Amino acid sequence: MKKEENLIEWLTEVAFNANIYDYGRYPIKGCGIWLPKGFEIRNKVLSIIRELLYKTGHKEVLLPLLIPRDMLEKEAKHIAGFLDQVFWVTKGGDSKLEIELSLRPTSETSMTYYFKNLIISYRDLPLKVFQIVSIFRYETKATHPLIRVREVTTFKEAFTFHSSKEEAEKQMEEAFNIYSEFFKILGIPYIAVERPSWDRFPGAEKSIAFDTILPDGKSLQIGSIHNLGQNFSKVFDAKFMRKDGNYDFLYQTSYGISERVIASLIIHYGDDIGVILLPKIAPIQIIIVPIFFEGMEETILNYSKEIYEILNVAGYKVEIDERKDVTPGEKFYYWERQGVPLRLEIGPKEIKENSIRFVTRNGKKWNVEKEKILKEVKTVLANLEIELKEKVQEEMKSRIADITDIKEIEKVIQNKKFARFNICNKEKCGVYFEKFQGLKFLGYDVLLKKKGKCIICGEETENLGYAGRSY
RNA sequence: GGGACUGUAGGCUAGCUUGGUAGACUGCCAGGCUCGGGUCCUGGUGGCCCAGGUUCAAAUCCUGGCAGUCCCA
Repeated sequence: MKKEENLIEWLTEVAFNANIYDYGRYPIKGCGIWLPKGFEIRNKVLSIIRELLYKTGHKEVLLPLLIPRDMLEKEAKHIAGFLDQVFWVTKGGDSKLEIELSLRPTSETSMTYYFKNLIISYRDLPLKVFQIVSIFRYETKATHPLIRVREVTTFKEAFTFHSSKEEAEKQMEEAFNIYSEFFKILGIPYIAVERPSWDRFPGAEKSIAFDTILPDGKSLQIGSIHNLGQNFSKVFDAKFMRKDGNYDFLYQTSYGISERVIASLIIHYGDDIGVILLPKIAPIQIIIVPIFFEGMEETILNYSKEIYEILNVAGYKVEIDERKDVTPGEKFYYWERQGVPLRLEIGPKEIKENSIRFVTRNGKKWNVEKEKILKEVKTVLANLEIELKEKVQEEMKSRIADITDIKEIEKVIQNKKFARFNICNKEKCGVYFEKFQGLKFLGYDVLLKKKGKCIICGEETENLGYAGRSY
C-alpha cells in the first residue's frame, strides 16, 4: 500500500501486517489491540523512557483508574477543558452511584489529592513521580489508530511537586531535556513549541509541546510539558511548610507522552512495503533465511544454525525462518513487512564460499566472509540506525516551509507542508490561522529564534511560529 | 458542531443502480511438486456489521444503531 495515498489507512494496514497493532476490528470506537510484536516494541520504548526518568530521580507509582466526580471537578478550568470528553461510571451492578466515577482523562487531580498527604515540609521536596497507565477520552469525532484513541493505553504521565516557582520552572527544563533525549534515541524528528495561551493544557500556566510533522503534512503532538503553578495545589489545599515556618502551596508540573510515539516510529520509518524497525527496538533484529536446495537441506540448515548461535551468543535478537514449504522469495517479503532491519541469506552459494549474504531493510545487498560476521553485523546495524534516522530527520525538515507572506500559506498546505513564519505574541495574530484559515496554530518555537516581522500585524519579533493541518 | 462516502470469509474484493442459488483472489487445512524475490497442481475450509421495516422474496430498498475513511467549522 502506498504510504502517501492515505496515511491513516496505510498505518492501519502495516501495523497489522507487522503484528504490531490491530485497529477497527474491536467494536468500540477508538479502541485498538496491541499484538505481540507491538507489545514488545512498546515494552522496549517504555524501558527507554523509564530509564531516563529513573536516572533523573523520578519514582514510579500507580494510582487508581477511577477518579470521583467531585475530585475531578475541583479545578474549574481543568474540568471545563475535559468535561465533554470524560467517560463516567454511573452504576455499580444495578444501583446508581451516589458519586459518579470518571475513568481518568489525566491524573493531575488524583495526584495532587494524594501526594499532598506525603508532603509535609520543604524537606520532602521536590517530589517527582510518574505512572504508565491507560487514560480515557470520549472522542466524538475522528479517531485513528494509536493517534487519536478513546483509550490511550500507554500514557506515561509524570508529576512533580516543588517548593518554589523557580524550581518548577527548572523542572520544566529537566523534563524538556528528558524528552529531547528520548526522541533523539528513537530518532523521532520534532519541533518544540510553547503553546499559545488559548491552547494550553487546562489548568496550566505554560505548556511546551513536542510536535512531529508527518508525511501527509499534518502535525502530531507527541509530548507535552506543563507548568501547573499553584492552580491545583490551591484548590486541593496542598500545602507544605517552608524553611521559615510559613506555609505555601505546592508548585507543580506535569508532562506526558503516549503511544503516539510508537505511531510516529511506524509512520516516519515505514515505506510502501511496510514497517521498518530501528535495530534498537526491533523484536527481531536479524532474520536468517536458509535457501534450501534438494539434497543440501541439512548442510544449509546446519550452517544457518551455526550463524544463529554466533549471533545469539553475542546478544542479538535473531531467528531462523526454517519453513520448508515456503519459497525464499515469500520469506523475503514476509520479513520485510515485519520490519526486520537485517536479513541474512544462506544458500548453496554461501556454503561454497563460506560466506553469508547480507540484505538490509533499506535495500543494500552484499556477501560477507563467515569469519567476519560479528564485526560486520555490528557495523551494519549501527550504520543502518544512523542512515534511517538521518533520512527521517531530513524528510521532516523538508516538510517545513518558511513563509513571509500570509498569502503563501494556502500553497504550503496544498503541498502537504507545514508553514513557519515570524509572529508576535498577540492573541489576535495567532488565532488568525484558526479563525480564518481553519488551520492549527501550534505556537512559538522554543529553540529557534529569528528576527523578522510578524506575518499578520508586521510588528518586529523574534518568534517563529507554525501553522498547518493537524491531527 | 456540519457534511460526504464506506462496511460482503482471517485479509483484499465482485455482486447493490434494476430485490430472486454470493463469486474471484489471497490466507488457512490435507496431499504432492518445487525452492537465490510473492512456485505450481489436486482436494477441502470459511462470509453479506447489528436491529427493525418494506416484500412472496433483501447483501441489494428504507429507518435506526455500531464501526471506519475523508472533507468543512
